[in-house]
Amino acid sequence: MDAIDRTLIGLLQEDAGRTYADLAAAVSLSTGAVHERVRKLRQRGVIVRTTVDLDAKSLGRPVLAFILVETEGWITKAVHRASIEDPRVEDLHTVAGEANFLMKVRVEDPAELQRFLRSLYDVEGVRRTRTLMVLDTYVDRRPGVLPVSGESSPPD
Amino acid sequence: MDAIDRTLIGLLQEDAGRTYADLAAAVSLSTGAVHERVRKLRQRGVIVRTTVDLDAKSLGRPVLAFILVETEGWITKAVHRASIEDPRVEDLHTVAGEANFLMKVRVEDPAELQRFLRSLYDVEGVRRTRTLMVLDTYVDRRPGVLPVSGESSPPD
DNA sequence: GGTTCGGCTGAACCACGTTCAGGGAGGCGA
DNA sequence: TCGCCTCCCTGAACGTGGTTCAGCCGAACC
Repeated sequence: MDAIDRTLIGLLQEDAGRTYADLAAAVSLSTGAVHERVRKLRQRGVIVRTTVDLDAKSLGRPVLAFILVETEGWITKAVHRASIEDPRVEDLHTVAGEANFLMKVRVEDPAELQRFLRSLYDVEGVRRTRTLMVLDTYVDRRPGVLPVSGESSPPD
Repeated sequence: MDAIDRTLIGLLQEDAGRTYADLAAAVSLSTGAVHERVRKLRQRGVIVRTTVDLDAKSLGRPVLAFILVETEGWITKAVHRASIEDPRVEDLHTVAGEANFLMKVRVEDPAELQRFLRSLYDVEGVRRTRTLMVLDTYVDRRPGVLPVSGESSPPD
């Protein structure tokens, strides 16, 4: 994981459709070398997969909310089972702090959020929920590379 | 956006490296037709970009936390400016509920989280923060397609 | 029945991914 | 110092797959 790998990762995260020739030019290597580097990044699990980002509004789910769930007892599996198959649930974590679980859900409208919350209370052990409705989103991205301070330019 | 488009979107989100031939076979169309459909999904903004998912641990940021920020006054721009350039901040929203902002940050270790929180208080107007440390993550994904109930099979 | 429009097929072309033999630099032990 | 080994690179060759397009079909509308 040197500076070149980080540059490649950054470029691919911006646009995974870039050609190896483009990447190669950007880091001043041959296509073969870049191909090998990217292959290894995948193999090592640094690059998990290549995917497409979808627009939640276009998919008909413009309402975003975070739900803090407080439970009685350790009911991880039940909550997990209730969420894993549901694409409306984008995040589900156990947390230390003011709640047991934190989830991020995206739904069609407030009425659907209500139905969702109702269904949460059907899970045995769920005692209380607190919901934070998102008003506006300024940043919503995924793990990215840190900017490199001392980037090296190729010698002429 | 018919059932075929949704199937294509789902397949591409799973693996954007799929060939058009694969996609075509999956929905029983020609490669040309699939190519055109995907092109339109991009053009309409349903597919925002194609990218790579990175592994936060491999990138050296295994600690995940959500921070509720309470402020005095409407300081959206200041918080925004402080976060937009920082890849450690993965989510930043204004919310209605128990706080003004909700952010999701990924850092190297607890000490770095402390430094991050400290820097938050340097933003004029920030009065209080509450942090939820993530213990374990069960779901962490992006907006996805809802499963289609009445999927149509091609006639023989 | 005629016209238009959107979407599909199938094939052709060529860009790009993928592989590999060869070479050079750096580290290590004798 | 020399030889060896390893790692990573280059550059080119090959074939897969992306991309385009003319032609066709069915639905909708007049």
